[in-house]
Amino acid sequence: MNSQLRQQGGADGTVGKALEVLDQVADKGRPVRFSELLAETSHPKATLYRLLQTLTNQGMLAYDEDRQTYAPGLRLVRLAHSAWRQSSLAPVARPYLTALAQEVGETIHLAQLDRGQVLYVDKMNAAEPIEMFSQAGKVGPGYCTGVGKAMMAFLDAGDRQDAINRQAYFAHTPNTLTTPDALAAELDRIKAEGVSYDREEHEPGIICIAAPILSSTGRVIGALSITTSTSRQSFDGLEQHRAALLRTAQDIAGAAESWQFPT
Amino acid sequence: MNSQLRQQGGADGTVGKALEVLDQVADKGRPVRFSELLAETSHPKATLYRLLQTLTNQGMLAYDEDRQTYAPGLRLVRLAHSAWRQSSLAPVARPYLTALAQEVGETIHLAQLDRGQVLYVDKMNAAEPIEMFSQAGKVGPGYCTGVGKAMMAFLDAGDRQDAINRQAYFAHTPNTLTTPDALAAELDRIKAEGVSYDREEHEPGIICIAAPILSSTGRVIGALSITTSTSRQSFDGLEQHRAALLRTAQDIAGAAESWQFPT
DNA sequence: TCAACAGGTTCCAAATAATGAAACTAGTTT
DNA sequence: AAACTAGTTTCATTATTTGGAACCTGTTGA
Repeated sequence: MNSQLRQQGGADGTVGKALEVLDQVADKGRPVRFSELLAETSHPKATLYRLLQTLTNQGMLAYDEDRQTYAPGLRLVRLAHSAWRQSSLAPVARPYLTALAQEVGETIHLAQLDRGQVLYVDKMNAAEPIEMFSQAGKVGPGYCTGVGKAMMAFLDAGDRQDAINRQAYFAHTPNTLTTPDALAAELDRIKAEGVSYDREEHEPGIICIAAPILSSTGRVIGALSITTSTSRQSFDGLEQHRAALLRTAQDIAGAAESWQFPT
Repeated sequence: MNSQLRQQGGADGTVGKALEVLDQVADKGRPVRFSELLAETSHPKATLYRLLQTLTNQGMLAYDEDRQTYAPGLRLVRLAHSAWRQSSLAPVARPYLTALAQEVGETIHLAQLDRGQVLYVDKMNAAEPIEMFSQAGKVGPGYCTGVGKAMMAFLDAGDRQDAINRQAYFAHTPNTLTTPDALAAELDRIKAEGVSYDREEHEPGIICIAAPILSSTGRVIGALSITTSTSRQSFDGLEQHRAALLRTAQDIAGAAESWQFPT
């Protein structure tokens, strides 16, 4: 998981390095020891040590004294709350998602693009109650999800290429697109058609139809998908929801654009 | 560095300053312009400018070109997801909260203490479906909420005093405790009794009973509350749930302690 | 009992990055 | 067209970060 090309442009200064370490801890997905981080980083011992100290005493990391491990800290949760509320997409889209979920009776995902990856910012299920952070904040691959492809398709040339380059192209299923060229061709098709599909490209048995949410200037704000499983619905069944999906995407775009924070 | 005493130990280095700016943006609760931030900060123009640039291009802030405003960025949402999942409390407590909510038919809050403030990490409502980030990640005052007082009461002397000093003591209602001394006395009572109450100290009409979640060594992990309104329930009604509340708090403590990440 | 070791912490001179006053640009108002 | 506002860039100065090495501290093994 390391050694390959740096995700985002080289760390800017000390802050960049600190955040890189923060990501490293977060990506582990479980509490980590100092030595474990040291083994994976290019920083010398003392440097890593001090970065961890700084982050810890800033509350960005939490140090468990008993187990001697680092984990992402509570301050992040507080900050994310603020980020979510202020985002001009998720809170605004809420009521539309609820309505769409009830109308089509399937699971709805709302996502945004973050460095070529899909970040789910909300989820609505007609039946079960939703799960909190356990769903929102989750990241997924861009190249093999409906929402990912929908968003990439409508990026402008430079950003699109950038996003294409960032993908991992792991063959999750036999249907996964595994080359930049195949993906680029698919994106062209999607842009022409206006919606994208996940044809069991990420998980066997899971299919979806997705549409981008575009600002009035054509900028990609996010994407919306209706997900189901092959056992519940056929592809044609999903196709039936196309109009509702596109309408909702437009409604959300409109609402997000005209929305202003109370002064 | 500037007039008033630094919130948390002086900003450590550049990273501290950057995170301070990040907090500043987040605390605004709405997108902010450069000049607005400049007016409130002690940093010179150029410095603030570069901090914002760094944070933005790290994805910690999002810059809206059209409106020329900064808001907390998506990377935070991703990181917080990780923080929430890894926290040894919230994900573990989930099933217990659900059970308790159904048993008592009232709203349950799960909180942790973050620098003397209450950070809600989960919420369960027997009736309505829960809200996502709009609830989890929210912060509240420590001195006038049931969960806040429950947690502070069981801190060790040093941390307790520290927490007492951090409170704002704003009189939200006639019942709010507005002096450190009054709070300290209340905390002693709570520690002796094992549960705390919010007697409309934060919001008129809202009452709750809360209990701390303590590790086997007595360290405060978090707190749990059953909240209701005076129109729905009397105080005696809440008192009836005391046993269930304490049992659940203990169950969660046990589960959190014995829980280990899969190796 | 002692030596070797591993994980973690501290030191300090050298290298590097942050600083901030001032100059500059672009857009608005008088 | 001059004055003003908001944002951006420059560059010599200054302060912070760096990282090799020494130093703890608890553990292992002989």
